[in-house]
Amino acid sequence: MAATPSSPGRPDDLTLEVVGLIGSVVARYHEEYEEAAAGHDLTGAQARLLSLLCLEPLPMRKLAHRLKCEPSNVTGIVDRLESRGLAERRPDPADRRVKVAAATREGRRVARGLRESLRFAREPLAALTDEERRSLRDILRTMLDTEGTAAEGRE
Amino acid sequence: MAATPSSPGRPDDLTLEVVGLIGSVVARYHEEYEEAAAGHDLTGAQARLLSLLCLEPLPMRKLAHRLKCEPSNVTGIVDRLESRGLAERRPDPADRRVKVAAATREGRRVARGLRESLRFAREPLAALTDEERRSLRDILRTMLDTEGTAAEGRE
DNA sequence: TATTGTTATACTCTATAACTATA
DNA sequence: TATAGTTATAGAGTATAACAATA
Repeated sequence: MAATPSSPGRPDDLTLEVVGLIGSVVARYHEEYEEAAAGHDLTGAQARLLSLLCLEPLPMRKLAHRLKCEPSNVTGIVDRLESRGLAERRPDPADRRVKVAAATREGRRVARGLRESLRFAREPLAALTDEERRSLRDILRTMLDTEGTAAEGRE
Repeated sequence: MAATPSSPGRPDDLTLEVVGLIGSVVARYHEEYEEAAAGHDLTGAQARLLSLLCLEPLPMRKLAHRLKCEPSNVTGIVDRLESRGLAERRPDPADRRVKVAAATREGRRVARGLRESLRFAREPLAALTDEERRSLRDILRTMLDTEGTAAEGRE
């Protein structure tokens, strides 16, 4: 535990500075992600969905849950990816109500290109020593260990 | 300098893990920001713009530059804030073409509430020791010191 | 009846291009 | 003529509600 850490009410200067820095990192990360997506003629939402499908095919419903949006939105995003031949809908033999979205070969190719053009969050790490990277890893793990993870339980 | 750090081509496992953790932090940060904004009946864009205005009044043009979007978009966002009495447009005595957007008293009140409800990026830091926070600060500074900052020069 | 995916609708954000009023 | 802000337009993401097919 910290000596005199940021109490919930009145964060100290160091904490405030770190909060600001995290905000900057988040902003940079997002800019670069959108930029990389645009470089492959994808919107951010399309890029995120396609990246998910490259890990595993998913029913529309689960896709919505993963993207934390309404199922009705997924219809349009998959439509646009499908019209470009990057994704496809497959029937689920077990339940004929379900449609499973999957990345096509071309979709996986585009997603790979996208992944490789995401240099931020990786390139700046090259400026760190191995020890710093390990330190950062441990700190980030601690940060992410705060509540909030509970909601992720249901899948 | 690192001993055998992530070369541009083939990042090591540690780097990949840290990249993933950063992605998670970014996702959490964004979710909580949007959620906090929605809690005050603001969209993310409105919340970001209003927060900027609370630091200082800004001409529409500069606002667009800060938000990294086209000036035509700012018109609508400020319109919506203005219709709720959270922001206002003031003439610039020096240049009658310019309209300076500013937060109203109510706007600053809402922004303060928003800021205080943004517990993430601050609350998880409470789990860190002072030394860890200093360490994190230095690492984040190093990360943000990577190129890319050049584009920020023009203001 | 409940669930899956879709459609219809409405709002916001986004970029582009054309317009206006200044400079 | 160049610039600041706006309008008009179109595409995309988002949530809500209603719907068809299936369970």
